[in-house]
Amino acid sequence: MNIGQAAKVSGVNAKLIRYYESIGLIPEADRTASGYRVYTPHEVNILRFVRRARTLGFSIERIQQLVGLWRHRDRASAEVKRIALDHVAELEAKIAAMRAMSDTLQELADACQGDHRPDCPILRDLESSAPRLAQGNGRPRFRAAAGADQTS
Amino acid sequence: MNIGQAAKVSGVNAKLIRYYESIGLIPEADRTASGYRVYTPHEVNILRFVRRARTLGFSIERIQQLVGLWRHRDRASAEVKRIALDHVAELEAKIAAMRAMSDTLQELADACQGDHRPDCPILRDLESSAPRLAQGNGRPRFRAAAGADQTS
DNA sequence: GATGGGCCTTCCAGCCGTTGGAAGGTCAAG
DNA sequence: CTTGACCTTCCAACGGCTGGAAGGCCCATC
Repeated sequence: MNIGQAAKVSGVNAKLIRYYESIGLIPEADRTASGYRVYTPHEVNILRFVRRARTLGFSIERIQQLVGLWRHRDRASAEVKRIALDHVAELEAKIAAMRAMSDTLQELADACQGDHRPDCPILRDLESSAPRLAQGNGRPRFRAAAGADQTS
Repeated sequence: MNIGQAAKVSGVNAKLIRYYESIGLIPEADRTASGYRVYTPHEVNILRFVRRARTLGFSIERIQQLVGLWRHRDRASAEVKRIALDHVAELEAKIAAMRAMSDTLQELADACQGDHRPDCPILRDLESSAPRLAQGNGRPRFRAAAGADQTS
């Protein structure tokens, strides 16, 4: 099975497979005499594992840990659970930050006429140099992304 | 006012100010004879505007549009509102995707004993090549982010 | 006037997880 | 033998920064 086939059945792009190999997320594939990568069903399973984990938003680093635990039959499920819950916590933090952004913006948009006239609460909020309600440094209602990362 | 001062009062890192200038988000600052950038209160206001917009999660590209509208006194608030609501829609899409991830993982973690034993529903889910039912209640689980983007 | 420290300048590289493209080798069918 | 679909490697870009190196400027103090 060459990389194109493996990509098709695993759902992981051939380019991405090569990338995953290059960063050491998956082991180096065997090669044919002419240098083509060769994949076994077992390796395809690893690819599927990685894909599913990415779908759940795990970082590459955490997936590496998960793959490691997966391979060892005598792992403790507590370790897996901890990684999962760490990830859940990160997701929740990002969700909360984005929720705050979205709500603030929705409020501002609700207050905006959205017509041909220039007056706009959204721009007024953005240009405000001093902290006002729902914003900035002083005594915030919901602080959009207080101390948190951007959406990335 | 040099870049360090402008950074302090605007809340935008000096490095970031230079970066914003380099990508054309803010106009090129005037220079002293010796090449130092010089900032006026007006330019500081632009920086604050940008900072607030980033806090609300707007992309640089959209901030460029917003700054443009902000500068033109005869803009239509409808345009600003549209940009804001487009952004809200993106935020909501990302939130929904992450909500699905988080819920799925939380369910799996709930079903995981988290002890010294190796058995782990989380790993079972990850290794499953085909979508399966949620552990425990036999109802279909939320496929995390089906068809949706990653969190990026 | 020399020295020191803190500011400023530019440029280059890296983070994350991909994705795209160029330039070339390989393989199987017609 | 040619075509075209695959494969290979390497390099660059996306967004939005952040860090560091190497060097210039400015001001205060000795």
